[in-house]
Amino acid sequence: MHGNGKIFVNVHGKTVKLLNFAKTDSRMAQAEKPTIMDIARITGLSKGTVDRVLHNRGEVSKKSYEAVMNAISELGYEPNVYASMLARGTSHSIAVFMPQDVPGSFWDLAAAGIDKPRDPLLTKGVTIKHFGYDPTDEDSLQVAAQRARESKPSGVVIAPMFRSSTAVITEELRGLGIPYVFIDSKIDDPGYLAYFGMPMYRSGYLCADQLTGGRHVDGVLVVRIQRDVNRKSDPTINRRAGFMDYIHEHCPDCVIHSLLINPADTQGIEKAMDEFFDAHPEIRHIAMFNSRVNVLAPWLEKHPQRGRRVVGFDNLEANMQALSRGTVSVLICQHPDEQVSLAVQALLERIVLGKHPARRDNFMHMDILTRYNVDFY
Amino acid sequence: MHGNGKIFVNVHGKTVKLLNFAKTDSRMAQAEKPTIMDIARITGLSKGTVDRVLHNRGEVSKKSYEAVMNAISELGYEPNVYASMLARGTSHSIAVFMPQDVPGSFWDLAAAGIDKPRDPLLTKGVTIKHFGYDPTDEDSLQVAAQRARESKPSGVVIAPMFRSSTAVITEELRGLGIPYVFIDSKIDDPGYLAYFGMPMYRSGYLCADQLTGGRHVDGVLVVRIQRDVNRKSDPTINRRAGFMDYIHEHCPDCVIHSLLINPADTQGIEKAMDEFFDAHPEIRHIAMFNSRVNVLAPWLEKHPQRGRRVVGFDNLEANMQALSRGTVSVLICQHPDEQVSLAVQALLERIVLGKHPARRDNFMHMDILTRYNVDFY
DNA sequence: TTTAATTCCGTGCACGGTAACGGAAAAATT
DNA sequence: AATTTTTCCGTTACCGTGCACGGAATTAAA
Repeated sequence: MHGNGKIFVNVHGKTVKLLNFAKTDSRMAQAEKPTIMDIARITGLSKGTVDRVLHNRGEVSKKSYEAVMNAISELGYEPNVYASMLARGTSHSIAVFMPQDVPGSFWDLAAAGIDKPRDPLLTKGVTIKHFGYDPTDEDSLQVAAQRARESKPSGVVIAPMFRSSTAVITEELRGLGIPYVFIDSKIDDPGYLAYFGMPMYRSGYLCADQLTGGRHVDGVLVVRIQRDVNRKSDPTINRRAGFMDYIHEHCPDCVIHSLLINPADTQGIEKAMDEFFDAHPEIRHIAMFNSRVNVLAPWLEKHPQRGRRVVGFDNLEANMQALSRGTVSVLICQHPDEQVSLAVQALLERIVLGKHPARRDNFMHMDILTRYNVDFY
Repeated sequence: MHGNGKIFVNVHGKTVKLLNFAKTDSRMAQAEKPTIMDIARITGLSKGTVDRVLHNRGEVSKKSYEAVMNAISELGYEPNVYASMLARGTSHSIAVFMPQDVPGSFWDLAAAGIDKPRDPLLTKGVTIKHFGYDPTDEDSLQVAAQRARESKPSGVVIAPMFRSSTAVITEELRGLGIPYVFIDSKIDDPGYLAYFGMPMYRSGYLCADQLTGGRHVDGVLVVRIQRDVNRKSDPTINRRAGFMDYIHEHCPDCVIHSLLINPADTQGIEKAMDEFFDAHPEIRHIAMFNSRVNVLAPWLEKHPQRGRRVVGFDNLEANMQALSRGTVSVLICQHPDEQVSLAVQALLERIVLGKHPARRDNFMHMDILTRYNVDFY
């Protein structure tokens, strides 16, 4: 058996000669899909009328409307997206409201999703604009919204940090019929198109399981590095709840220590950790619920200890490096960039194809990263 | 602050009124992208000639060719895909050669990727045909190839089980200029467009780490359930190597037991396991390298044991159920369906958009699944 | 030089839908 | 009955490419 176009094969004991592949003929079969003209012919109307029906633009009598609808479902007509895109001129813009942060941060990671759409064809001719706001400043969201208004978006992606301000925006969007998608978290809202996020409670549960390895543990340390400790809306609060519940269920007598650190104060980290471990040298299990586990890395590497386990969240570059070095044992990742690209995808499918997402609430998979599978992430 | 179109915001201490969102105007800006006609005008040629240049169809003088090329790069022209698709009639077919197996099996899982393309617009009007073959019968691949030839594919996806037969096919495809992509594994080949697969050695390494939890272990059991034990091309051989290396490196004195079972013989499983654990009751760590860990589930559930750890591969439905029940501790997954859809995507981008994949060899991420994150998979 | 063969290029229709425009028909008003 | 308004619909000019066809210009053969 060899190449060169002569191929013989043994089929049921007989030697059979096979044909060759033919040069691709892309002008084939054609499948004869019904077009808008077919509908027009059948109903005795013109394609203009059919088009009006298809787009609910009115100016159509009830009789013809129904005739067209019937013909459509009878023939199984579906519009040719390419022709539609071509004729329409293909210019949509999508506004993304997300907190904006320093390079390498969680939200910076999410922003990366803007530039890698899932669907190159859908995204052609669509401009996606990122309107960043300060997650600690409610007014900054409104300022961002203001700038966004000028771009007249056909769809909006929102990572809602502020309940009431977000509600104001979504109400306005609803009024205009502009679809919007929540990512990361969502607020009570009657009209969002879809939501993409992580199951926070479950992620805490998973975190605890990864930290303890399913075995009994005497004590764990939870490090909380966050600016505003008293913020009403700590995004990781459910995660913490899940973590606690797991521990209570699986190791009822495990002591959970908590360490609060202000990120602004770099000295404070060293000091707090020193103090804590002077008092509790036996603790070997450390968890963090936000994406900043990397800031612990320097201290951890200065104070190595056998059998220590550190679990954190999110695939920030700095986190993954700490993981590779073995400083962090496990990272639980939620693909913030994918959340964004899925959100954009959902919007475009809605806007361009008129398709509703299969599920409204979509929970992302939680990836478990260790030093042994981080390379291919 | 409330809805109703009146929005005031505090900016730097001043209260500012914000405008409202405007009704989306999709007929905006238009970006004025250069068209084929612009190129024609500039070069003083006609669009026919420009088109010939764009598609390398010859019948163009060197002078005009270069003129067109220059104009293209000067204007930054890129073709309007929608117009192109519309005019061309959008009919491509892609042939997928994959082993075909019973429902719920690994290859059945992979086949699912055929129906969920990443890119709905790209895939419109493309027919993807699955040509299954028997992974134990080399001739069956050729028979499948024969059937595939008749469909005149524009691109081919191959999961190569047989080195030489695959080489025959790819040589023919190369001669015809039909691009092909390998999935799962690849053979030495000078012309494949891309490869999507799992890093097998590393997956074994990861498996060992998940099994031992990074701790010392006295002994592990490797169960091998496979039909043809002496097959030259055991696809999991590198995985086993990675596993072994990890154990040797991390637990030099760990005893690795191996149990060989014929899958056809259901009785054999019970018996073999009974016999083994009669002789080695202390063993609590079990690993399997192919996707059939679920066949161990009945025995494991009949003989529960505290602290037992079982690690297997691939997200078959049966495996995930065993995971949910806690029978299996960890599954390492490689997304066979994604391999397929990525392969198809790469082909289409090549065929339709003329775009080459960013990387030729693409290793999929290895997902770690436990009972706590399997729900959102 | 005439004729035949190449080489190269322009023209024009098709692809399926969009939406502006204007007009016929029906209904409402005077 | 004449006029205005409204409702409804057909016509038509695109959108940007693909490609077949035929013809002009150039070269080779006679």
